[in-house]
Formats: sequence, structure tokens, C-alpha cells
Amino acid sequence: MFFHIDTKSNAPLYEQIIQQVKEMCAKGLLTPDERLPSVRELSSHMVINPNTVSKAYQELERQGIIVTVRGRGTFISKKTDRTSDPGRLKAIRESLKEAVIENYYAGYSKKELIKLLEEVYEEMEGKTDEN
Amino acid sequence: MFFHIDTKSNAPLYEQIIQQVKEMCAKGLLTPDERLPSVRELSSHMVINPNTVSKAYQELERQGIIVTVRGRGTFISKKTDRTSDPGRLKAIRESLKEAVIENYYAGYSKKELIKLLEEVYEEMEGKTDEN
DNA sequence: TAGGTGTACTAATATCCTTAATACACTTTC
DNA sequence: GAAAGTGTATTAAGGATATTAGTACACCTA
Repeated sequence: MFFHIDTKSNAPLYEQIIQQVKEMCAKGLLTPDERLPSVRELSSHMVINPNTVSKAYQELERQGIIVTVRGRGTFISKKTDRTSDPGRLKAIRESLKEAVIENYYAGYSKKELIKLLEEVYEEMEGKTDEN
Repeated sequence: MFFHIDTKSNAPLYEQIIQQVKEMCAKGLLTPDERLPSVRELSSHMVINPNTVSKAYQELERQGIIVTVRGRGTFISKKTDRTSDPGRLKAIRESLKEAVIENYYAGYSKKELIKLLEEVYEEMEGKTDEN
């Protein structure tokens, strides 16, 4: 239930934590109301500063991913549909756009790119085959 | 044939230039052997430092997107298939993974995500409908 | 009360981004 | 050859961000 640091990455530590929490939620490895490690616990385990962990948790709360309760800890939020949130849609399109550009330079076809997306999707969802 | 700065973005100026050059190549708005604006020309037009433009061009050359010729200028490289380049494939998967995670929070289905990818793809390629 | 929670604050350091000014090597044109 | 245009290299400075360190506070639970 902890995270790992990629020292080769240019991404800040607090963003690496954010990314991994979101990824684990999407994968179902973290479920609503589940408790995250405390700030001090996680910081000492990752050998980083408590402030850095706190910064990550605060940003996750700002995004609605987690909820913090003073004196008790931080917990995964209940998932609410946000299909009407234009910001989320824009973020998806932005990521897909980057993928399409990289795909252009890689030289794969449109079909192959879609197949790749399906692969990544199934790795994430654990091969549930609805829709 | 110039680029625009998004002051709201946290992305560094030189990365915004890189992104836009790659996007224009993928869209076919920049073609092989076409000449880019000179470092001084672009920097004065964008009202930024020549060093910043130079940094963007050097990174683009490192990625094989452009070629610089001393005393002549910088030009778009000929496109070569890189389907065997594992780095490119990894970059694509990474972008797709981010899209899938965002898609999880947005609450769209797998079908809808694939449809979104097709939309973005066609916006890029100008609706050529092969494969 | 004791120990665990998240939070706030100030200070210091390191790294990155950007600008500035100058100089050099190369190519093309006249 | 001279002039003007190319990309590049260098040093210096300022600003923003990321990270660490140390301390203190407010809250909850046992």
C-alpha cells in the first residue's frame, strides 16, 4: 500500500504520488472510504519530507480524489460521475492528442493505435469486457 | 508560420514550442525539408529570448524532428518509420494510460473513449479514412 | 492524558526557466 | 573579400518551483 519513486523521472515527487494514487484508484486497488497512509507514515517510508506528502494529499483533495479528516486521516472519496465536467473531457482529449502525435512519429496505423488503447484500458480495468 | 504562447500553461516556453512543432508536423502543416523561422526571427516575433528558442530547436533535433545546418537554418526532417523504437511505443502507452485514468474519473465508457480517440485522430489527420 | 492525525509557518538549499549581452563559426549573396 | 544572415557557446543574473528542516498548532481517539 505504498508508492515508489522514479528518480529518473523529471516529475516532482508530489506529482508522482498524485499520479500513483489516481492510477491505483482507476485500477481498483484503492476503493472508496479506504484509508491512505498517514502523512508521517508515508513520508518516513518513502524517505521524503512530510511537507511533500502533504502537498500531494492537498492537491488530491482539491481534485476531489480524496477526503481528509482532521485527527483521523485521509480517505478515498466516493466516485461520482463527472461526465458533465468539461475540464475532465479536455484533459482526456489532451492526453489522447499527445498519444496521436507520438503515434505519428512511431509510424503506427490508426487501427494499431486503437488496439493499443484497448490494451492499456484492459490492463487498467483488469479485463472486464463490458461495452 | 509562427507559434503562440499560453501564459496560463505551466509548461515552459521551450516545451510549448516543441509541442507545437510536433503537432504541426503530425497535422501536415509542416512538411519535410520545410524551413522553420530562424532563432532570432522567432524569438523577436514571440518576444522571448533567443536562447529559449535555441533550446527548443536543440531538443527537437535531439528527437530527430528537425535538422539544423550552420549558416543556413533549421529544417523539418524526413519522416522515418520508427515502429521498432521502444521509446516511442512507451511514450504512446504512457499518454494513453493518462487518458484512461482521466476517463475513469470522467465516467465515460470504453466505447466512448475509443470514439474520442478516433475524433482526435481525425482532427489531426484531416479525416483521411484509411485503416 | 497520550499519541496519532492533518495543517501552518518560516527558513534554507537546489534546480530549472528565462533573460541579457557578447562572441564565434558557418553559409549565402553581392 | 565584405556584409548579412544562419545556429551555437559562454557567463551572469533574476525569478519560480521543489524539497528539506524544524517547530508549533488544532483536532480526534483510546
